[in-house]
Amino acid sequence: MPSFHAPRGTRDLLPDASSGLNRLEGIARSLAGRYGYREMDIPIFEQTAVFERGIGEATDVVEKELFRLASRTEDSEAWALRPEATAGVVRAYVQHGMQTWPQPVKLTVLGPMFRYDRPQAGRYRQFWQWDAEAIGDPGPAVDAEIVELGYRFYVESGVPDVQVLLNSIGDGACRPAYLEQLTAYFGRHEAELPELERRRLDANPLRLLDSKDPAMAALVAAAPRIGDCLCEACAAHFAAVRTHLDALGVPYRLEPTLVRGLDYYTRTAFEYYRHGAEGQQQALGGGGRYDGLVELLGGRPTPGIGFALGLDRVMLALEKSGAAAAVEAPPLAVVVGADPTDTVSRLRVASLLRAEGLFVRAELAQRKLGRQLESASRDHAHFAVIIGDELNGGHVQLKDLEAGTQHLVALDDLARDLARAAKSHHHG
RNA sequence: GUGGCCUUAGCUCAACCGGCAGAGCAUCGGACUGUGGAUCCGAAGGUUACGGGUUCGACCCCCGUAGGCCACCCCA
Repeated sequence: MPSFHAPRGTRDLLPDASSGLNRLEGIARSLAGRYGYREMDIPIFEQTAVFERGIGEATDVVEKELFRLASRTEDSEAWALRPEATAGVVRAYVQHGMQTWPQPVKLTVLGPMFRYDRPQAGRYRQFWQWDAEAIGDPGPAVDAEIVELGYRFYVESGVPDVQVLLNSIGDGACRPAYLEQLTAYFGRHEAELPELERRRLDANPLRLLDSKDPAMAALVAAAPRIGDCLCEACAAHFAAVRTHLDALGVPYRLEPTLVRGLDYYTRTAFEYYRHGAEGQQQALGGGGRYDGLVELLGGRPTPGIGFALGLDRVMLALEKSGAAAAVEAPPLAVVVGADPTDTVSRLRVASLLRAEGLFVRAELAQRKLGRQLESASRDHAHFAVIIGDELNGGHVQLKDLEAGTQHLVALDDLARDLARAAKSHHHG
């Protein structure tokens, strides 16, 4: 017999973890509702070209992390599992003519994403994201609104010490000139660059800015900054984003070296960062403006901005900060029986109560009454419904497991009495 | 994708120098046949991740594979 296991980089969310994820999704849905983002669902896979075009052929996400699906026939189109939601949402925006809806169109998606990366704590091949997109508004007020939305998510989920990192990476008008300047600068210092950085110089010079190599610190500090090179429009946009964030009271830190890994970003770039927790995956979420993406995917020129928040990393951060896990509510009552073999009566009575909307567990093990009550106690059930000979007269014993008291109740009154007791339990 | 550390029961971990694979928790049962969270007693649970090699003998040493973790790359 082979021993089977979940595929590398995936994991089973057992009930406790699953309910933790559920709770986070509930907070996300609640926030999305309050901020006017409507939930939608998109396929878990797309034509590979959607990602290649949208995210960028040269990005790591597409180049080495894309989960490509084997083609079923020679001429079928190539598909890949989604590594993020933005490209798919924008594809849907274009496909369904959402430019005719009142702008901006504010959308949100919750679900699993896939990247073929080498796994580590907080980095999985299947992971969950909350994604929000506002398409059709050039900002900057909507930029601030969406940054605040993400920030509120961490506040409401209870993740401590989350920092907002903020930067502007310019647009088509000013970034090319800056890149030239940056490349020239590092080119002049090529002899001082570590091997890895020298190779990145051609591919993506922006990446050198957030290098973790200590040998780069001095060079990076003296490098030209995008903030000093923004064109007038981008500088004004960035200033206005900050004014709005200040007014909202969202704490943020300007991070001139913050660049993002996907090609489609313009102007506003931001990241939510777990401060203090050493090592591991400190980036909890990130996002930015993508004013060219809709056009790239075949739509009319349309601005947009969005974020993706990693729910697995939030769960990890909550564990580490010692946040109490949500405790599953115990059953209101457990139905037990004096006759170990009579599971029919227990199931029937439980069914009756469940039909009235009550959370009731039927003890179906064929063991003696003492054992059944023990099991009910360990469940932290409030009541035990004890079935015995009284059932012939249409009665059962209703036992309060906390008080230790019990009395005879007519089967017809049982649901009503239990429901009433449940209410008083909840209020006090 | 690169480098390093790790893997013993469901969980947390023992096992001397290479010499009979063990405990706590959890599970199930008994003490207790119509009355419960305690206690005591007992049972079950293992191809020591998997596959090779060295050896009289391997949880222990060597090689490979898988999985986890850490640092990179990168990102959520």
